[in-house]
Amino acid sequence: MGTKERRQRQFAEREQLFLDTARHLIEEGGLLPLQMTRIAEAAEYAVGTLYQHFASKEDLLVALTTEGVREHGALFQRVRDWNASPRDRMVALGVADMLFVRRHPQYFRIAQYVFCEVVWGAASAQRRQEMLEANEPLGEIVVSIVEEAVAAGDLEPRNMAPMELAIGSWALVVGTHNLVHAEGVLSDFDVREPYLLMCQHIQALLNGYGWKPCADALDPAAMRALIDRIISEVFDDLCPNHG
Amino acid sequence: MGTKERRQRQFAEREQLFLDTARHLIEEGGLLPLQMTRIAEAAEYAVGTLYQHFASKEDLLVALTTEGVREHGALFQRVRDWNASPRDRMVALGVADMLFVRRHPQYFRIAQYVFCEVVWGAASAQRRQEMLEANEPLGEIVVSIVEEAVAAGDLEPRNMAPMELAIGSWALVVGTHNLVHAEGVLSDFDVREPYLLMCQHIQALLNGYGWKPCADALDPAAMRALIDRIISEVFDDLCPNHG
DNA sequence: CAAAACTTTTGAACATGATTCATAATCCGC
DNA sequence: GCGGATTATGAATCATGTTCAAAAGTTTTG
Repeated sequence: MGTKERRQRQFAEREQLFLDTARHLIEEGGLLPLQMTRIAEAAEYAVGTLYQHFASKEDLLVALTTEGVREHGALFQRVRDWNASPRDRMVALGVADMLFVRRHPQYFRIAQYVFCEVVWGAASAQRRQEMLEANEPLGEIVVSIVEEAVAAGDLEPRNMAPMELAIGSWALVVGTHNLVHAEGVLSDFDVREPYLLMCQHIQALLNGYGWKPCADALDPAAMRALIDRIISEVFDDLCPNHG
Repeated sequence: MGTKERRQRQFAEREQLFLDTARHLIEEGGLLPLQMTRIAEAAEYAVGTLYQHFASKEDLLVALTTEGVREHGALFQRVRDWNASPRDRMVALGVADMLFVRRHPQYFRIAQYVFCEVVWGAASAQRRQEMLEANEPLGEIVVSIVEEAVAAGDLEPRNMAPMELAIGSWALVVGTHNLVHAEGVLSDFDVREPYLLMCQHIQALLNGYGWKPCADALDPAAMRALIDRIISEVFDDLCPNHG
């Protein structure tokens, strides 16, 4: 009796179709004019069918973001498995973010919206749970790199838990995404390459913890060279156009 | 003929009343159930009157956030005028944020929402402009402290513009607010005092730039001592209960 | 194979809440 | 106090998210 399984598979496929359709519509016209009716239409189903998958519009947006988190997590896993110093891998996490944004320019906008109480609170408990679970591995990877640095003697944690150290770079990255996407705020100051800058700040932060080997955080050329190395060794397939 | 001026003044007063009322309602019940009708009711005016002040609900939210930015800016000005080393003043900016959040626990939630494309794009151009203008002094204060550090020889900027250096701590602060408010994300990891941690990360970042005098970023006791000093010297009146 | 029982899909109807605008009230100069 | 200008009002309108009774489709049964 494979009927049930086929049904389930088709149901999952349709859910994917809805998510892909929604993502398309957002890429076309942004989040502002996104309507449930439009998503259903574009996917060639009735609204009612859409609502068999998602308890609400917010629910759909959370699901969409969760997919993004998983893809983001896949990049983080490459970094975890990369054969390099913990320190270089910390920077590589920043590079992963940079590339992820390049591939999905809308992602952090949607994520920012989704994590607002107004949206988050209107999603179903299950979707929220799934999001939190999808997020966990990311945190764990950062912590594991910090722990390796401690084990290797590169970093003396003193009173700080690994997670507490990890939160520094995490906040730096999240904050940079926010500033980049807050239209008009950074542009007033003419910051040309915010993500290069972000990587330099990560280096500075690691230096500040006394994380060895110390790097020159204020040297953009060195930073660029490291980023290029990371891209070619870890993310080569994702960057067809890097020289 | 002071009639016109009186009218304008009364209009401005009523606008303030609406904003205060909205803030109250949000403090009571959060952003989710906020309705224009309720704001008007609570302020004892008709909805139509409310709409003479704000082009849309989003417009009102932007205005509300702009007020917060101004108050936030007032704290930053105290820090700018504080007679202490540039380095301590950088940390004091973090403390200002910490206190601001304590006074307005809802503020950053609303701000996060307001800066989302969905809300930002639905506000009037004028309100957006006002917000950006209110934001400018904050950036300028950070930059001015960086510049003073450079002038005093505490910091060697090399290739970096002051703003580029300032953006590091700014991103760190913004990111911390985000993580703190993203329900469930940090709580998984049991971070007890995120803003103490934030100040430590700011110290680490400044160390990493080679910003003198170097501080011990990993010593929470030293951090607490500095925070206490900052509070008593700069924000004493805002903290009735600090020991 | 046809009918019954069950499942899924549909989209018009509904509900909510933001926004408008015709009307009523108020104000101002004379 | 009067007439015209300005402002306030809130019921009506509109836009969208959401529901649910009916239709269509599928599986089981005799």
